[in-house]
Amino acid sequence: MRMSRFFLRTLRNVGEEIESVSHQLCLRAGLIQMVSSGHYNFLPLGLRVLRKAENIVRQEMDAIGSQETVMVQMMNKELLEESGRWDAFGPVLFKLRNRNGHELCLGPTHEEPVTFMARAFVQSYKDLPVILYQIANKMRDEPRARGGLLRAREFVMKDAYSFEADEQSLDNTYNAMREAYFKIFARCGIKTMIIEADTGAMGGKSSNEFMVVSDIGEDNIIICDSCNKAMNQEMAPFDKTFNVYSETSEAAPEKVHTPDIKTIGDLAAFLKVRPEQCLKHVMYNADGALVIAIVRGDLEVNDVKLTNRIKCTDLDFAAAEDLAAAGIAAGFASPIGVSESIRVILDDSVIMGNAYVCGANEKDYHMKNIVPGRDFPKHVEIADIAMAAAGHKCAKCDDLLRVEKGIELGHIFKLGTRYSVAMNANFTDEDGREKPMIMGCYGIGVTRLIAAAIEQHHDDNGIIWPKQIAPFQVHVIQVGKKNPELDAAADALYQEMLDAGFETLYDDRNESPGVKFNDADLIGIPVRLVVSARTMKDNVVEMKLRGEADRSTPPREGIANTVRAALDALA
RNA sequence: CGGGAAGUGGCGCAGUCCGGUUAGCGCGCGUGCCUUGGGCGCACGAGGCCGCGGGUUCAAAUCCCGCCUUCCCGACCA
Repeated sequence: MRMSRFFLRTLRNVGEEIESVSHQLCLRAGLIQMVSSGHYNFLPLGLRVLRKAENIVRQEMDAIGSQETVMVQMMNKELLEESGRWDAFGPVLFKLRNRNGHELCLGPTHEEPVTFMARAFVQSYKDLPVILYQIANKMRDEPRARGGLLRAREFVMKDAYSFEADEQSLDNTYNAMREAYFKIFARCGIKTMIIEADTGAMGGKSSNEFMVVSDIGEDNIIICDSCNKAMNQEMAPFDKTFNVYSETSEAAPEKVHTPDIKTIGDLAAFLKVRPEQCLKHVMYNADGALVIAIVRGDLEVNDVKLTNRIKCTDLDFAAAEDLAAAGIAAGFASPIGVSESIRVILDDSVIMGNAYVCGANEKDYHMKNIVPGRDFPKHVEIADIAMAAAGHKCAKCDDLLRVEKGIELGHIFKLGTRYSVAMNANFTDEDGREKPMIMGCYGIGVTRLIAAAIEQHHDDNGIIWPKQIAPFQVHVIQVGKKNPELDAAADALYQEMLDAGFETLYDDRNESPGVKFNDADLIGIPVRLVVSARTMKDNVVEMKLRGEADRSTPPREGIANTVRAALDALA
């Protein structure tokens, strides 16, 4: 591609408010253009990268026997109602109506359409297992788009779905997928780590996420180095036997005046006790019902664990009016005396201890000597609803946990029969009985992967593309005042690169060397070749690898082989 | 959803407090000359419903009200 004809304009600067490096470089290098918040046009240069990544994904999916499809982008309400997700997705769904007033949504993920396909065409165990996938746009009305391609409302995802006759078959597919994912990320030049994850809104059993460790990541990864194990903070268990305040007390509850003391920190300081001697109450609105979550004062409530425990779809903090109506004093809350109709979830850390400070359900008063087993109402439920954090103890060994931020690039689930049961996707087994298909689902954020690759591979001057997803392999630059002789030499080199099968970008513009070199660094193509009066005189070509500082001047003769060897040597 | 900040040629910004020349600057763009190993120089030029709507005023980019859009922070407070 001749740059003089290429639909590309690099930018010298972008707005100061654009913080993440990948976002800046995507814009400056002319990969993408924002149309509105969370929605991006892919420019020709960016599309080349996207296609590279997609093809790597496609090859590895095909290699394990997955079959590519393209599914509907617009899903009718009835389809999502079969699984219950029309409502469960909530505000994330982009909803619209057709001319008949029929309700539709833009696909945020495709379990329903793929199950629709499978139930129509899979009849017998002989048809199983089958893996279907697509590489397509996903539309989600994210509460807050950010970071350019890192979190967009419209993004490219590879989503694969497997249908199995039994658990063993699911395990086989799951393992094959996991291996395929390792290959995909490695081929894209991205270092990832696999962690254990929550299954979230998708439902299902076990799942793993593939994370890129990065400061701009939005997920917290809890890591135990001794166990060599990593988990998403959303579901990470931990050993709560530290900080237990186990001093027993036979004393009766005692009301204490705590004027305007609402936070655990203030309360502990005021009463000269430790935070872990206090109980932290967080009141939630779970699908319209008031729920009280209680954890030890030194811990935090984990929303995801709580959501899973109470099996709600929509969890939010309770409104002040709801608290007042239930007779709960905000800041001085207690489950004592509340209606049995209000669920109270007590973190299991609490019952390890004994006497606590708790709210009195009366403004400016707390209670001392509260022993949950003795004083709390009988309907409290005990569960793990606390958030693991750095410095907490590992659930399996004595080591302390640490935390890294991560970008989620891939997620694989063992779904089980959640969708097949809901949607009647059955098959006839060897024994002649009808059974629901067992499912797995496997996603990769392809556009996010591009952003993550840039986060991992750049310097002050621009992107340093891993060769497998680079938009071009070779960048030929003509340096020096244009003249017929130089033009001919540069054209010839360009043509030779094309003939040798290299995807080649050719800077034939009438620009100063500085402009060309800076654009080359910004765009980040692995091999740069310069043709100038100098190189012509010596009958050489100047070659520089984007990821290395040194240049070389191999002979002009046989340059295609030299370039091939250089590319082959790159990781 | 809450809290901040911002919308001015294609891009990045100043001007707005304190209303009053022809709305500036850098980059980019066009033409010509010049230059050609790290975002070159000179000259001339084109390009603006100052986010949208309403109001105040002799007069609004500037003041007031409403709306829209975008960015950042918080989503953990009981």
